[in-house]
Amino acid sequence: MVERGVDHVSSTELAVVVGVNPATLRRDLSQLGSYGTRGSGYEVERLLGQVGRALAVDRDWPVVIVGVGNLGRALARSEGFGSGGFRVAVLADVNPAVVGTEVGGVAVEPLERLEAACQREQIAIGVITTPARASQSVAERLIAAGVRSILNFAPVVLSVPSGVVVRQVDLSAELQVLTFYRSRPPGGPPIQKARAKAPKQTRRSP
Amino acid sequence: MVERGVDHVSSTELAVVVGVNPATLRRDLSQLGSYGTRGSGYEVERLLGQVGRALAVDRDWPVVIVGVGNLGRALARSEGFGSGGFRVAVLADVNPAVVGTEVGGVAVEPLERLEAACQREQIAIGVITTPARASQSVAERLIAAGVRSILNFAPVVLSVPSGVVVRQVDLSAELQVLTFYRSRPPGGPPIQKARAKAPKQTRRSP
DNA sequence: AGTTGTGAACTCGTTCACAGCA
DNA sequence: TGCTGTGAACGAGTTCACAACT
Repeated sequence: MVERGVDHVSSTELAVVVGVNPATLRRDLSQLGSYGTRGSGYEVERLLGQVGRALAVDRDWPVVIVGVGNLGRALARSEGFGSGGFRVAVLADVNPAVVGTEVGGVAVEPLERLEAACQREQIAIGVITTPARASQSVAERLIAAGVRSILNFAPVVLSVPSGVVVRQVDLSAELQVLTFYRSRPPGGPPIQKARAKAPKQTRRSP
Repeated sequence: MVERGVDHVSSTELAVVVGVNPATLRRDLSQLGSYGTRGSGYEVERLLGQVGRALAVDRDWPVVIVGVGNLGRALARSEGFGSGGFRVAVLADVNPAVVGTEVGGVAVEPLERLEAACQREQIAIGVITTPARASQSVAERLIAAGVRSILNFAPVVLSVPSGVVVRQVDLSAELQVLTFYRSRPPGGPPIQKARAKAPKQTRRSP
């Protein structure tokens, strides 16, 4: 909207875009401290700044990507970095063939130097794009190096100490959500119960 | 658990693994039609089958991946396919350099043949891994070709007709969730209100 | 007139707690 | 005895509806 030169927007317009109820949207934004103007709505640029601050996007967040395969490479070059202070500061991989090569202007470190590199660059966020079998051990090493936030693309539930936040991005889980919706149209019948049940007794006080 | 030879599991054990309350887990599973045994818990293998059926993972789900860059390639070869009847049936790209090459045993089609290929393979799910600017048009073409479920990796909110389910996977959104948690420790203070407020007037009828 | 911010009502998912069954 | 399935209590988040303000 900033790009399009829009300077005010109402809760209703925003709500349509994100697909929620206007009241919900207003209540959520009011948590940021009431930045709308009655009668004309929210000033787009100011709102953007406020939301950015709430998400702490105005800081610099150096990120390490462990695992420079296709996925790691895709993320390192992705449009997602750049927006919001995220910055690929360290890349690491076991494979000697990729160690030393550059991806998006960052040289790939050998896995042995993972901890050192993370500490040097004050890494706050670790992204794991290794094969599944390596992910738990990588997570442990990241945590040992002081990383407290992990984004894991390997299809493995990481076990981590409390205080460490993990987000899981799992292709097959996403696909399953799609097939789940597809196979159960909204308003369709509930899943078949296994046992025959006696017709529901109404048990309401008269 | 099946692999480890575990044959029964209680709601409490499962709840610990997934990090929810045992009662919640039982209620959720009971939607599948009561497959636990009182006294001994759920039979692992049977439960797996039931959950699989509920998620419609026992069917074959041919998938198209549009955009065979690093990300598309990573997904095509990913461990996520194979588990649950997902199968990469079509790959498509605009880039003549990749058209005709094989990724994971599937030849890349030119984008012009997208619709034809989707119809030929009875595609149910489309995965969009193109650059952001291409994603809306790809989505429209997929929908025209009969695809009703879309998994979009481009950082763009797709607008689609009702009846089409879209899931968005967005790196920068995931990172922002991490920084949000990081900058607001649980139990920490709420976000600062902007304006000084008069002490709250109680306005309650006496 | 138009739109926010928010008490109050409401909704729906979560959790308790226990009867019922293996 | 152990654990499920579920009615009932609970509570967090959603929505209504309107006073307050521009």
